[in-house]
Amino acid sequence: MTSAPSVIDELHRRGLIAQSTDEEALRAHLAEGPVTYYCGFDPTAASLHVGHLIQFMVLRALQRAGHQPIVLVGGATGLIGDPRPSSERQLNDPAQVATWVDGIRRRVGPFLDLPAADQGLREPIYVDNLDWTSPLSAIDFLRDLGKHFRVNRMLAKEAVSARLNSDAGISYTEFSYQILQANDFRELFRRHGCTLQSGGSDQWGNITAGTDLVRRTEGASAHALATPLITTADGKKIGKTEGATIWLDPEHTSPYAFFQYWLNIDDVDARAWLPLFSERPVDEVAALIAESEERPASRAPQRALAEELTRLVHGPAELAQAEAAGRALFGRAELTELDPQTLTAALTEAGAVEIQDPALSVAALFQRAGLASSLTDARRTVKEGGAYVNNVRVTDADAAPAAGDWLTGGWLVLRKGKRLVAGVHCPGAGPAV
RNA sequence: GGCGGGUUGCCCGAGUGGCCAAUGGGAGCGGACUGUAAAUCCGUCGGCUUAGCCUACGAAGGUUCGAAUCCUUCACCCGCCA
Repeated sequence: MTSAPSVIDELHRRGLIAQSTDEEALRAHLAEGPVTYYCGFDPTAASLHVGHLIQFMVLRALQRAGHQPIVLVGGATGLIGDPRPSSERQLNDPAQVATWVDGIRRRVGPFLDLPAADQGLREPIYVDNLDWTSPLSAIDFLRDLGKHFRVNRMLAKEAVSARLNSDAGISYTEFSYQILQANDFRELFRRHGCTLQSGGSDQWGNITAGTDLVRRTEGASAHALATPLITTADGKKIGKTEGATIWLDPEHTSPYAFFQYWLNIDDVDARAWLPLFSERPVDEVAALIAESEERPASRAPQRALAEELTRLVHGPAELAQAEAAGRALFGRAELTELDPQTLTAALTEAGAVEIQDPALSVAALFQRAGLASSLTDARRTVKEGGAYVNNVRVTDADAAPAAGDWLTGGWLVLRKGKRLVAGVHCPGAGPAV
């Protein structure tokens, strides 16, 4: 069967498919008409992070092709914990997990609701697996679900076997996780006719447990798509650099920090990731990569990623703010020449603290502004020559900034190293606006 | 339930009575070089009112002039046996 370019082709082209179940069958299935598909997210923290973004790229691509997305938040599975290869997870408090479920649910909106509204696509269906997992009794679980699972096969799952061979071992709780996820797929098949699940390739065992369960108990064929695990050139997980996770929620990672993260990724990663995350046409993506190879300093892919993803996650207004802040703080212009509004906006975006006492030492200011974890840390930075006030290197950590250092409106620009900038605002200090 | 092994700083991992805020590696951070990259080299890497002091080696007690190191109890993890 020959047909118009399939969404599968697009996903392949962008490198979003690491593995799938019978691809020909899946192509045919997608060509027949709208397919209901789902991807699940477990609430293991208050916010999703950059590592989750790739799942939304897949969800969006399928949505654009006219299919029906379901977003599952794992209110139940989040209470159990998907086994990691390394060690047992700590159980989270149910009330805590419930608030995380809400938070995540709210954040997902912009990725899928907006295009649905703007482009007449199918709006996502939101579900929480707590709804059907909570009522399951132990008897139901063991008779209706457990009977369909072979322990031999469950043991073969990568994370499980890694744990069996480790000192950490694995609890029965985590061992059972895959059964719950398989049940989610079957439940969504029953409730919504869902026949496709996407997820990270680390989820492959869990996903196929679901396709197997649907086939076995419903006599229907279900499909699976897995995205590749994205790592940096030196093998780390995406979004985990800079000593902190880059979250999608602006409460946890400001749009400015989010923008800066993408702007600062290294050339190799930027070129590799651009196709995955950019929804630009193929030739534009290729051109940006070519430009980066000719003139690495242009950081064309980094800029494109920063722009597109900040817009996607935080919206156009926040993108404009983040860009302007970066220009103001890293531009060549003298800080004193910046107009007060730009300066205020930039520092607010970069992260600013309010203080009352203009006589605080530089070390104290660095700590208050979050650029140092302690006074000792701040003093260390000064000693190492990495602390700057208004772009001038500081030599005495225990002295307060000179009265003349305060910029218009009572602002001070603190910088640690080359990239980390924060503002200090002390009303009354410095020339009035 | 019994026996044995284990729990050290962000991670891995040395250390079996004083020279231990604790070897080494990794990560992180700063500097130089650059492009707000990478690689490399150098430095740093518990806290404080910083020539000193305080807190730390799973938890709580104890022995000792002195404990991460010895003893007791507890918690957790791993293995074997029941």
